[in-house]
Amino acid sequence: MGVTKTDNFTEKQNEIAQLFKALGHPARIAIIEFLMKQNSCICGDIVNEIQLSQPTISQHLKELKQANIIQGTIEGKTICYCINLETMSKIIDILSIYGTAPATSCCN
Amino acid sequence: MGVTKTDNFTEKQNEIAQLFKALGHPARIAIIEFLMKQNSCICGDIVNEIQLSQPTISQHLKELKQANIIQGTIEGKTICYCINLETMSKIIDILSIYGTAPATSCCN
DNA sequence: ATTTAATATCGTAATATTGCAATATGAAAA
DNA sequence: TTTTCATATTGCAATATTACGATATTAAAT
Repeated sequence: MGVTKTDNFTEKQNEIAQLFKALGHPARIAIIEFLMKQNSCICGDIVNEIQLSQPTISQHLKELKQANIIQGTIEGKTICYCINLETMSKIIDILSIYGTAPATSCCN
Repeated sequence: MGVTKTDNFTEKQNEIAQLFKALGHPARIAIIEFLMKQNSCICGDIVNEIQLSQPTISQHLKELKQANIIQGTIEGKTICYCINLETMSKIIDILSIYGTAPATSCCN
């Protein structure tokens, strides 16, 4: 029903899914890649870089912020967005566990 | 509009986003965790394990299969699903790059 | 105090996702 | 070959997401 039955799952499962969901849009991947490219994160120019309207970018930034994947620092008129490396390594840790082969498997 | 403007992004960005999107649902995380737990992947029992209907589980399995995150082997009447470790390490590789700190950053 | 510039929020339309009942399919068992 | 069991597909209702124009907010600059 478009409704996710979060009650059926553990808090951790929901949390992990939320993180991946936040990464599950090309615009947000593009934003992260852009933030990576800038060695100092001159922000806002994201709108110029990515071919989407300002409100749309703002919405995507909000989602990344809510997932704690990026963080924003107000610098006068502009806002400086950066990747939150702590969250990133958290995701990597989770995936590393999933990427570990079980002893035996029927698909080998 | 619920429509993703895939044309604005590179093929790679779209591909990466698709992978994360597939992981972005707690039921699919639960499925992966279940497949991990079984050292031999006795499948189908996923329906018994997770409190969702058989068609719903089947749908989630399909999405994981399409993203190449799991693979299924037909074994007579049943189907054996396993995690595709190749895809998993591919995702980890991608994330590792994103998780690398830039030289300087405004949020330090 | 006004203006300007950067970003956020609101409202809304279009499309996507989630979930399930009903039904189909396909293979082994009887 | 009929039944049975495991899984897939279809159709549909409810909700979520994506996108953007219009508008609000906020802080520096004038």
